[in-house]
Amino acid sequence: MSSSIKDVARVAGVSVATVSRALSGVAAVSPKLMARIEAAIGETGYRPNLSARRLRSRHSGTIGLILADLRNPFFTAVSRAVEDVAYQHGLRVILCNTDENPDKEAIYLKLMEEERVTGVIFAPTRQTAQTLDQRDIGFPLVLIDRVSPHGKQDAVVLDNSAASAMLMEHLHAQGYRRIAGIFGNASSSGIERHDGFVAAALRLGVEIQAAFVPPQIEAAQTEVRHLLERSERPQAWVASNGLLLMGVVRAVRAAGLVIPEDVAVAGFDNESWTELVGPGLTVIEQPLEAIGRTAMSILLERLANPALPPRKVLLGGRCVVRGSTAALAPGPQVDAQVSHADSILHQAL
Amino acid sequence: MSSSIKDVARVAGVSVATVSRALSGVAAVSPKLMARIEAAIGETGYRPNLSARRLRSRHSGTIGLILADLRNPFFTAVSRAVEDVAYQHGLRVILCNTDENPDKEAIYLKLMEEERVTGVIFAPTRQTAQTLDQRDIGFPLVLIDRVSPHGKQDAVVLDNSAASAMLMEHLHAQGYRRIAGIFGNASSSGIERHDGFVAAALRLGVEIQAAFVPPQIEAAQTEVRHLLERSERPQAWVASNGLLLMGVVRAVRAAGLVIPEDVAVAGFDNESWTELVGPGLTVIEQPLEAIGRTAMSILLERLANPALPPRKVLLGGRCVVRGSTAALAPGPQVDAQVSHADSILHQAL
DNA sequence: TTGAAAGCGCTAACAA
DNA sequence: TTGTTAGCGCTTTCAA
Repeated sequence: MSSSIKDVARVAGVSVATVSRALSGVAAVSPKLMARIEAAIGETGYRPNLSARRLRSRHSGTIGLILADLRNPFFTAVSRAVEDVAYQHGLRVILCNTDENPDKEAIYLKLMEEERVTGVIFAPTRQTAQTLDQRDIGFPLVLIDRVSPHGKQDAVVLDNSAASAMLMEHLHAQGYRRIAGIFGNASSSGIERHDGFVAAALRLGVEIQAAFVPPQIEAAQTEVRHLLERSERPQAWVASNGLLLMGVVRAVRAAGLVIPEDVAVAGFDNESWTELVGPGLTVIEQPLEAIGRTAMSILLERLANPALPPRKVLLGGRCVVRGSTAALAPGPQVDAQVSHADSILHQAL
Repeated sequence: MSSSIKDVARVAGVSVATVSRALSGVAAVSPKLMARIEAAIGETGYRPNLSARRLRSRHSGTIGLILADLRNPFFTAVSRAVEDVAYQHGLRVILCNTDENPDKEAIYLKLMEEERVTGVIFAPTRQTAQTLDQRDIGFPLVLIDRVSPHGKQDAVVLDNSAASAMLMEHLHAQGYRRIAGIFGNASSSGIERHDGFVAAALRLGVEIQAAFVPPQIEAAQTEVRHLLERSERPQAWVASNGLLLMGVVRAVRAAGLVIPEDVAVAGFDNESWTELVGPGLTVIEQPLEAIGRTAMSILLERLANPALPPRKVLLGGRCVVRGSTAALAPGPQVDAQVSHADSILHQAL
């Protein structure tokens, strides 16, 4: 049985109110009593009971962070930034992993209400995002990586259409004119990246092919394999996130194709492994840290001022060019040395 | 202001006790009242207050999961398994990320006491693990991936020395006789893997070189670069986890060496990217799912029976052989096709 | 600066 | 089967 504030009070010979004050520092306590209380805490091994504290004080000091897939480095990076900022503001974080599963999302959203969290940062599936605008939720909510259809929720996302355009322009400049894209079907990001891809292709006169798949390596791999079997081989593949990118690489390799000689490959998310595959993969790098920190800022501002209109913040990515998108023959072949080095295209916004 | 059980009781025209019973299902409630209560819950938008429930019922229904680094796929995989089992038993999980930082470990351990968690699964740094045996902790604790010096805590880990031996035997069989190893210095696993590496080398008459580094890509990369500059080049490198393995690959590539022609590479953790790098990397695959599930089982058994003596469970890994450890000349060169396929050596325990 | 006392929302005796 | 009541551990008036 763990000891309570009562035990501390008894041992220190003071009232529980004084102990409470000593602990919270909200009101002055005389040095003499302070010392006795500290001694008593040591003696009893007292630990405050957070449930009691939260119940009585009516604020949880906790925010919820509901993410789609912790195996995705994007979300781990964001969670680190969020936890950092939260910690600096004396807030706890409850971290939840939905596996892109709307049922789990519903469960966690309900849990957040029951925990009486102060606010939530959430990367919803498209399905749940749909419902968010017309639902009334018991806490301030900031979306991350994904948006709701009518933009009625605060949100922080990559500037997806600009990023897609960057990628398409780069491929076009390298001489590619027949490009296939594979996009995640679970999130608004996948859609936005697809739309930017299509728009840029139209503008540049590039012939495209696009497929939507669940956000899993295997799904991308299978889809790419099928497309490679069925149709004329595209000159380049684009994948809308790190998971799909890995699936593309696997399928391309399994088909015995060499990157970039047989086919170019590019995608989203500058994960560590992308530089190690073949001549390195050309990718869009997202400002992970900034996304997390911005989401927390928006949430804190919303808490301070609930009347604020909803805000959608777009953060620019950058295009990290590597050997996987070397210039297409008959242009000059990029030599191994140069193609290995990372050259950076900054987004022209 | 959210509504309480009192509001529901008032609207339904029953006592709070009846509402409580209806919610918990612990005692029978007449269908008529049940219906009225359900209607009242809908009408009021009632959500139970978990803080109040935990305070009163004196059990949190929550376990803590304190992990060293969520960027490491090992820990994400384990967390998924743990959450799975926990959920099946109606337990919530608080997930905490220590960044291999003893200060954060102390903070989270304290937090677990304040949350009055039912139990904790913990992957401690070596530094914290040292203190665990002589500390008395307010909850049942199961260690994972890392052990305490005197084995006074329940623990679930890979059979590290057997795994190291497998790796060394494989390299030896492929003809390698001068091998360098790089090991994480933060955890007991790094130590155990080092010790197994050294023991096997001695037994097999292999010349070795070993270094300990912090568990970061950059640390491994730097260390390998220095070793490559300073001394006679080893024929093979071994890395004690996925992070260090990536650092080794980076450094080897930066030195202009080709795997496996110039140097063989092998390591721990069968992460998705390892099959995509060059001819694929030979790795020890840990039974991630089993580690997580076993940890939860041990914890549940400990909760059911606190008097049980501490148990240390070793789970066997398997060696996934890929092209990065092709047989050393003058033996026959493994051709590309064969070296790509994953052949599996099952651990002979 | 300190203490007494009320009560946060809930569960669990106990009584009816 | 239902209601009454006490109280989990804490914070926060209010008075002294």
